[in-house]
Amino acid sequence: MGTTQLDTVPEPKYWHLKTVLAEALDSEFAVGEILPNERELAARFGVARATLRQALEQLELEGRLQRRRGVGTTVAPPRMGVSIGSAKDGGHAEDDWETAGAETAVPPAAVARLLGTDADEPVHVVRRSRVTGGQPVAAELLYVPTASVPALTGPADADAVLRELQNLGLDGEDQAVELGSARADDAKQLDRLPGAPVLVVTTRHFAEGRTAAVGVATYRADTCRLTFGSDTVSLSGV
Amino acid sequence: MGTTQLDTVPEPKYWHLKTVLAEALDSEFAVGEILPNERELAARFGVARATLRQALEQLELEGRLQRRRGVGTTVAPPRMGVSIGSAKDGGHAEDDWETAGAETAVPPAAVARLLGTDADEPVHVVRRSRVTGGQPVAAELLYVPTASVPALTGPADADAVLRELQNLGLDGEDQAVELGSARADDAKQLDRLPGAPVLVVTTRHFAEGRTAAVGVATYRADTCRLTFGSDTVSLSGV
DNA sequence: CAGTGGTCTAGACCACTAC
DNA sequence: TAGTGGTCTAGACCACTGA
Repeated sequence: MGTTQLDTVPEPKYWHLKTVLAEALDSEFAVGEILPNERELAARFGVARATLRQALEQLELEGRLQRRRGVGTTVAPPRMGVSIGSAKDGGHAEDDWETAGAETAVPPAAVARLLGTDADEPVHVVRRSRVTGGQPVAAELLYVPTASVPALTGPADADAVLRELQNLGLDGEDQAVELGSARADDAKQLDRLPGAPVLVVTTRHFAEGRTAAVGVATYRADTCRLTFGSDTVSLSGV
Repeated sequence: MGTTQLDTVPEPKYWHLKTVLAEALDSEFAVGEILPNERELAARFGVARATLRQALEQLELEGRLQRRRGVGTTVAPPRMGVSIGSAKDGGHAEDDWETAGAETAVPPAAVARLLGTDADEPVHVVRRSRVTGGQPVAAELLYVPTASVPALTGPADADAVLRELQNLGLDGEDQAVELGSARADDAKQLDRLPGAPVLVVTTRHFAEGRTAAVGVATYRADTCRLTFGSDTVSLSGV
């Protein structure tokens, strides 16, 4: 009897819950709609709140939900595509970066290594913020060694650093993407709690064969899909 | 009284814990070393196990730790850089992809949309697995519409599909990266539990101005740093 | 088999938002 | 101030690994 019974390894409750919720989101809820609160959902499914939260966390990680303390859990719109591989062919229509200040500071060790500067050597640090569709999607720190912009002596404002960098004639760039969690300052810029999952994009800007600057941009992982290559417009509507 | 008291928002315990642990990892542990078990660590820090786990989860997400059921928690090596922007200039030395089978199936709706096929139209699906440094880093599903490889009638084996695709003369490609969680089948290929965080790379392969194939590759987010652009060798040693 | 991390419970209190 | 999600506790049991 029943050798066919797969007896499938007992699927964790939260995993099954997630599947059920995901289907409900597809069929019964509209984007932006508010879900019942966690205590009620947990009761309705007959699980502890912590278990329900485990399912919600995964759905939020996948960009299906958005949770805000004091407000509630809402159905998230599809992720927006943000272009990363900066226009290597032709100018991009508009850059939605906003510079948010500059200072002179010692970069993290990993950045210093990429720049080829000494571990304790201060560099220009420009903080920028990227806004797309009215929402903050990324916070970036651009590290520029003083050697790259010799015209600037001492502390300089953000615009001056960026201008000098452009004058340098950047040859190309190099990028890496990895998963991280938002530091407190980035989290505030992104309107998220500290520790929120982010996609960290590290860009090396080259000029004359050397690394002229390094940018470390943290993108909201819940709301963004990073696009590389040809100018990919958002696919949501197609 | 005491308006000056900033009264700094009480930092969550798990957040503080994470910081403390991260520093300990840097100074007191070697890569591969096994940490004390969760119950002991929790006791040592005077917190509940769930709180300790919250800190460990974040550190694992950041690629600092690796946890294996039945074994323990170990200090993870630095993430390995895996090249994504496939050699558009010149052949890449070696492709560490291994094909793992093929079938004919109806793709997910999102993929069908990219391919421009009907929602219920079956296509060739090639499953590949990428191994780097002896470890599985990615599981990919390559979707190839039958229209792209007219020479193949009916079900075909993986190699035949890939060969025909090459003969097509691919023009270029287009990529997007987003955060996801591993499905059960991918998880098994990646030697992780279902739900593990992954970086999903969606590649559109072009031929003659059309989308000839779409690849959906899931990379282990804990162990991988995806690199784009120039052939970036692993930076770990530099 | 003992020991590990993974899941789950049933509570409690806190920080935040919006009315 | 009422209601939300975020944090935290102190337990319990399960699934898996390796000796």
